Amino acid sequence: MPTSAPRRVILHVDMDAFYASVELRRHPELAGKPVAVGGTGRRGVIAAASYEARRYGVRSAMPTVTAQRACPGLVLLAGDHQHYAEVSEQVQAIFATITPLVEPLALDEAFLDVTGSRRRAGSAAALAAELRRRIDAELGLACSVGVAPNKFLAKLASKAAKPVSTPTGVRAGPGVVEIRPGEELTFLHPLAVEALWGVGPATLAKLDRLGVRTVGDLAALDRRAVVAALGRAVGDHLHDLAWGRDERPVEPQRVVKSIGHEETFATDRFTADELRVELVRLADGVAGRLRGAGLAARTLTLKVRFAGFDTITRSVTVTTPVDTAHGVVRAVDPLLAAIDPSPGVRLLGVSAANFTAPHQQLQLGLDATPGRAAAEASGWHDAEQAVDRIRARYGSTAIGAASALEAAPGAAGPGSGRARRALRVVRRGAQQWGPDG
DNA sequence: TCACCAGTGGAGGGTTCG
DNA sequence: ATCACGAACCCTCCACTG
Repeated sequence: MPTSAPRRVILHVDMDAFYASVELRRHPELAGKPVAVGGTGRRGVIAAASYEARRYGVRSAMPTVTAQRACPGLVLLAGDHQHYAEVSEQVQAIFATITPLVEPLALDEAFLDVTGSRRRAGSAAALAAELRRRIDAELGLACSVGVAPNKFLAKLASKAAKPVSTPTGVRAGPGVVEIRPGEELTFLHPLAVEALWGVGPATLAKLDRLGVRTVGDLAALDRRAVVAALGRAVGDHLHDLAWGRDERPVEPQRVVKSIGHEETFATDRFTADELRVELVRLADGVAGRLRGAGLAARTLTLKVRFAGFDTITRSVTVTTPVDTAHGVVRAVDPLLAAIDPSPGVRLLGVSAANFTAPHQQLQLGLDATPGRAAAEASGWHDAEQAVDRIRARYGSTAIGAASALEAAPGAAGPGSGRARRALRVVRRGAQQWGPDG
């Protein structure tokens, strides 16, 4: 017998100016000053701005130089991701006392499915208010909470709950906003269509051509017209959202699908040799994270942004999954070699995807000489794992074996003299501290 | 033999979000 | 003049398979 699912109650909790608030908490002398966290270099951008800084128009993703021009007294901090992650875990711990159904979206926000966990506090809005009170009392941080029957409406509600910063001052928000069943469309349809989660500049331009300005305009369109303009997946999805429909569940354990590093250089690079040095460094970082996660990747992607801001990606899929810097570099090196860096390269990135389960690693010897390829890969894996242990013990700068090994083109399998010497060094390290280091 | 079709996986580009 | 970084997802084209 079919039973209808209970009406869900979803919270979206969004910390207010999270990084900036955490900095203000540990630097009380900055209270009342405009504070921003972000890249301090010439090409940096703002990651978070205090409400005081927002009065001057400082916003996240704004180039740092622009922010400093808009707000001459801006206190700019480099940021301490490690610390923010720790504070984030403390926030998550409070969430966990309410429900196990927590889906973090970022360090500073999460969805909570509280459908089955409202008994203590009574109403969902009361639960949300209690949550805010606890985060303030226990951690000294402010947040805004949206309550709604689904994720996307809860996110809109938390936005409506936020403080508002204007040139004349900061006005406190309601803190908690609830969209009750039956009120969805009253709340939704007057909003500008770009309020919808998934409408960015490109989609907005397409909708504008259809004469769509508000969410209500979009809802009034025939679904087929929306799909024709935006494509199947996006069109259907946005038309559903415009009617307040969003059945996506709160997913506590989302699986990682890609791991990558990219970097914008302080000054552009113009030669393949310069880029290769950066490539090895980025690959080393990616491979270290792969091993840390117990993953190996089959698809490797190289990303290049030229001085003119054109961006290209080139990818390869290899038969033997890789989790070493050597393996990553070997895969993407030909892609890099095919690119002409002479116009100037401002950004280089490497990412890994198409993961295989850990137990499948190193068994897929499908190359021409399977045994040898697997053995080689295994050698690099052991060597770099030993590097991981050295770094875990002495810090990430303690050893740069991967870069040193890979610096020359065409180098240096585990069989080469140079690699053998390096391997001896790291293997000694591994034996000394045992396999669990 | 040809045309068509559905499904899959890879490659490359693009969009959006925080 | 200036425009990060990391990740997810989408679209289109293409080759291959049956």
